[in-house]
Amino acid sequence: MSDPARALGRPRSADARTAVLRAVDDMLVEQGYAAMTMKGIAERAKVGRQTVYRWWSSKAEILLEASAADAARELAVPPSDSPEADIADFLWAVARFLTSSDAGLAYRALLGEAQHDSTVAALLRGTDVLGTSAQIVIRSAQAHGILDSDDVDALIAEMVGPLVFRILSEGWQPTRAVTEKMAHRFLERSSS
Amino acid sequence: MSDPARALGRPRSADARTAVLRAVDDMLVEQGYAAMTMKGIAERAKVGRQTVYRWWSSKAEILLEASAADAARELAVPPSDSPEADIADFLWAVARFLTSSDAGLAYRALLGEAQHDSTVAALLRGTDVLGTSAQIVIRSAQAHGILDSDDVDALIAEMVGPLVFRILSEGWQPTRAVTEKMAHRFLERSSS
Amino acid sequence: MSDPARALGRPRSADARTAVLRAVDDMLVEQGYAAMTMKGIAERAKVGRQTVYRWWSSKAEILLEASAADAARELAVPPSDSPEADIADFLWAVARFLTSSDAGLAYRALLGEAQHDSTVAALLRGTDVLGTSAQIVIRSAQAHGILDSDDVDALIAEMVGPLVFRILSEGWQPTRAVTEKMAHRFLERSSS
Amino acid sequence: MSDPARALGRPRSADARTAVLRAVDDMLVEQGYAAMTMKGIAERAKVGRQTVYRWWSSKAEILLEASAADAARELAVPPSDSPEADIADFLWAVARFLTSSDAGLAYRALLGEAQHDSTVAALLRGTDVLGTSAQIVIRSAQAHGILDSDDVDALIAEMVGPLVFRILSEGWQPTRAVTEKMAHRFLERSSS
DNA sequence: GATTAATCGAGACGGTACGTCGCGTCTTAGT
DNA sequence: ACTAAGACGCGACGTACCGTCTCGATTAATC
Repeated sequence: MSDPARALGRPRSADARTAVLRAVDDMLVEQGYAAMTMKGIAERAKVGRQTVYRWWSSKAEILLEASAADAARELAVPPSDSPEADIADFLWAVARFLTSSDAGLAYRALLGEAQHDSTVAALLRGTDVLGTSAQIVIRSAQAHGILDSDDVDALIAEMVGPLVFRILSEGWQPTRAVTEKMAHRFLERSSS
Repeated sequence: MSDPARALGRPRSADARTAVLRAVDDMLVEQGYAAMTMKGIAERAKVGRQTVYRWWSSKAEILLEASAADAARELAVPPSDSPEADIADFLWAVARFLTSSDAGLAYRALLGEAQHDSTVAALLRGTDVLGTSAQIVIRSAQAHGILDSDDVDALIAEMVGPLVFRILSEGWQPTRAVTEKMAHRFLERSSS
Repeated sequence: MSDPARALGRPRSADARTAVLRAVDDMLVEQGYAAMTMKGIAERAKVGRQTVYRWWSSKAEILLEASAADAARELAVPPSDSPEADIADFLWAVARFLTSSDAGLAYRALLGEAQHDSTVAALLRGTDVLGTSAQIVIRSAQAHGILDSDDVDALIAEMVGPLVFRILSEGWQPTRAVTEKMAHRFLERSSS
Repeated sequence: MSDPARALGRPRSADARTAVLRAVDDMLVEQGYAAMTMKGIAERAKVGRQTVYRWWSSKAEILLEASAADAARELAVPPSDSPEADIADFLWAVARFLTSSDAGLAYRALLGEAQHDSTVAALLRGTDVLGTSAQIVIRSAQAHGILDSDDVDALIAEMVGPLVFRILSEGWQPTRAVTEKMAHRFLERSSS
């Protein structure tokens, strides 16, 4: 008796999938987002071009799949009993993510593409790795009863918006001290 | 006696320049940033391809020149004697700019491109239209002595960061009421 | 007790074979030789791709198997007691075969391919359907003692060469009257 | 005052044209007709792919242009005062052309393609190099008043048909003696 | 007025990526 | 062992755009 959901034909090759994801990861760092091409990815991964197109419809999609897990890991901060410390840690994680990490490089490229490509925008909203991580931090702070609002999205924006804005628009490289100050100012205003 | 700075040969055609800028303006709205090509711009403007390359080195450069003036105009808010009203007006102007205006569409496309293209990043930093407009608002509020900090860049980020962040990452469409609330919360925290 | 010559495993499916031959026959008429593909044949015949490759090594081979029997039938003329009538009948059969019949379409495609593909050339020489039919006609005429030569291949060429040449190189559509005249002229020269 | 027929823009490059024709010539001999690709031709000629497509729509078209002049030269026999010798010379030229010459290789490939591709058939009929050369020979014989028919096409077919048929369908390699005999038999029948 | 020089539109040039298609092979489960 | 299904690596297809080049024509300033 067989699995009824089992598709006919040769099953998808796990090797090909990982080779593509690894290739995209490497190429993003080595040559940047704009220079990456579907053709180049296929050749680098030693995979047929059709195979890439079969499973992903754009380089944005591949890049998201290749970096989402790394991004989530880099943005996960272990909770302590001090909400301010947690927030400062998180902001610092975001700063390093966006300015120094490969996964963050991918995130910025995708967020950029999303500004003029609604396909990528939808894709990114479906896997909002920064928002998801921020939610955890905000909810933890709420659990401590120190926030004066229950609009989570608005609180997230007030927490990370100033930081992210400066990085995206100025190419800012914040220091740990600055992110701590940002955490402090955020709580100063938002504490009940 | 002639102008020593006057170049020999046929002078640059003002017609060609405006035709290109107009074409870029129109095409951005009609087909979007990604679908715009140097070839397409030249054909739309009924201009030789070389003429475009002679005066601009990329579509980002043309787009910036085509939209910077509009952007500055749309983000200029007439100062009143109420700093909070000015800030609310400015945030509302930013919201409409980013979500509804053609010039804002161009700005978002350029800001997006800047995330993975350092040439565009440099270009954009040289004509930071949003930052410049925000500075005026912040300095005006400082003149009223109601801000507790003199780090203008940080204040700008705290003022517009949350708004811009939500628009860029969620595709948010804020209402006037929300931007007023944002202005209020910004001043609440930052007032001395 | 089993047949010792019987191979192990599932035997070749006669259904699959006929489905492929029928598909090739149909597709040749519907879409032409060049547009026929191994992939298309398999799909049309609702047969696995591997199954096609297992039994035939090229579309030329399938086409030959699919059309050889038809070709032989179409080119077989019932002998009468008049050699000239037999030859005229044969030339007329050849003309209809090459210009109007599906099997003739296949023959022309294969003969064409043979000009730049030695594999097809060898294949075609192994099943020279036109030559074989012509031989019968020539030998019959020889039996009547009316030919001045015993070089069968040369006689075949003199009989059908002019007709075939005009069809292949001009796309000629001969009439019955013309083939009769050709038969007459052939015998005029070659009679002893 | 300028040539009114002069096209705008950069004129066609003669270098590119000859490079393509030379490449096709070489590749036909080195790798054969089937293995030749538009991509390969462009690369071999060190020419852009678009340039090839701009001036020719298929490899058949290029091949015809590349070989037509050679073919005409190889099939032109200097007329003597003996029609039989002229015809024998011509048949021998055809035999060498079809079995040994590069241009003949091209002709056979094109004639083959024409059997299943009406585009090529039309192309070939527009530049019927073999027919044109044969016409000259036949007309010369007619001028000597030794032919019993004035249907030039039919006479051409009777003259070259048997020879061409055997070469195309058997891969025959005739000797000079055989072509002389063919010339003799042709005149024996067709002389008035 | 003739010359000079840089511009103009037009379009061909050598490249290269696009997304699709067919090749012939392979790897499944099922017969 | 064979079947249908379908993924695999490969590579050509014809198109689009890249940025450069080469034309004739145009437009001022200089001679």
